[in-house]
Amino acid sequence: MARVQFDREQVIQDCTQLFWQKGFSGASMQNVVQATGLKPGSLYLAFGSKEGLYQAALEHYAGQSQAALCQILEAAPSVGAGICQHLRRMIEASEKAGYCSCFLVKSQLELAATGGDLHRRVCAYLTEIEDLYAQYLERDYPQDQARQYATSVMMHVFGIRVYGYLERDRDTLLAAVKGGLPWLPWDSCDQAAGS
Amino acid sequence: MARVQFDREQVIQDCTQLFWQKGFSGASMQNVVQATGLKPGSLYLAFGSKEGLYQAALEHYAGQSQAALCQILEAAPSVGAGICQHLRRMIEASEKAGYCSCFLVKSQLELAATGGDLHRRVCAYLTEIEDLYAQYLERDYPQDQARQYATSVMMHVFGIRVYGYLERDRDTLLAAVKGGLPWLPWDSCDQAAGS
DNA sequence: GGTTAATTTGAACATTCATTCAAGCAGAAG
DNA sequence: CTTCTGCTTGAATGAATGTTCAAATTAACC
Repeated sequence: MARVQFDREQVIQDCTQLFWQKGFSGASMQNVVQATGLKPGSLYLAFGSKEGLYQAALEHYAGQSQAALCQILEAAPSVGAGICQHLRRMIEASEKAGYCSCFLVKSQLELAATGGDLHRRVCAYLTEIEDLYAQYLERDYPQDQARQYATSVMMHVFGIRVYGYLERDRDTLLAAVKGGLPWLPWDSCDQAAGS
Repeated sequence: MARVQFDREQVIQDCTQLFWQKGFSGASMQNVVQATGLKPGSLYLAFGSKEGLYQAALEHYAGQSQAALCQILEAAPSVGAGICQHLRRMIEASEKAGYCSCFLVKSQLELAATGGDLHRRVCAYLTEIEDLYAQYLERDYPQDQARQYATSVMMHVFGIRVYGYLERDRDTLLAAVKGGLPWLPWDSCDQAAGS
């Protein structure tokens, strides 16, 4: 073997942050080299190409997102309350400096025109998340209703992810989401998560 | 004077389409040269830089969008019915091949991280559109309610603009929007616009 | 018709891009 | 200790990037 292999997980994490912020075209391999501390050769041996690197970042982000969603929905007193809490946190996140929307959403919009493999993966990840919502909602609603609600939730998630850049105060955003998803138990969320 | 000045409007239109599809980083000046048929020198004399060109494209698109919105809202039997019709068309547009979301939304996500002048303009244009919705809604609702509704509409517009890429059938999308904006007169829209 | 001024031209610019590869190096195997 | 193996190194690659500018072109004016 050679010296010491670099920490693959750490490199992917660094790349995720970089691509998330700057996008695929906006981030150069030089940026990647700086962000990871690795030399080009190592990166290309390990990931093959810039696209391979981006792919790894996407996978990392999607896995993390799904895990976080499952965790919050499992821990909540009910699926509905968990969704409320999740949306609430999303809105709060959009107020922080350096807000970066959602990596999957940004990738979706940037890569759709290419019609390449990356875009197909992004669609798949987003669909998985929608399916996750639907599955959880099926605990409390009939299947049709659950799917319908899942679509509604996704639509609002996308809305928050874009609207978040406009720097409105959180109450405006929250009111809009509450109005759009009136079937969610917002009161229970107010109690559980505070305000 | 010189030969014949190129058709500025046409050039901006071509650029809009190009940038809309490929994004700021994704579109090269070489692409612009090909799309417009002009030589680099002419472009730089007329627009100063790639950023200047993008700016012109943004202005063109924003103006067009606002005009189209006003037109549809003025022509509709009521503001609410007009919004229904507009959202309906947006959903239908997302089904067409080569769907490109919304130029302002895409710009918002791509340019936010730069924090530059372009991003500030995009925010301004989006805010103008939201204000437009609010002003029209004030015809039928008290001011607070109107602003609230305008935010909700924007949120759904953003949702459609992202969700549109997932290639769901139009009924799924429409049902989600109807569920999220239940105060809109969807029935009148069904009659007016057909289905 | 000759002069002027505005506009287009397109090759050339330095820089940055994604990517490659021969050389260097550290641990494992004998 | 020597050999082998495979990861790391980082300068170098050619192509593509955004931008410039001197020369060419053309319409308007006297």
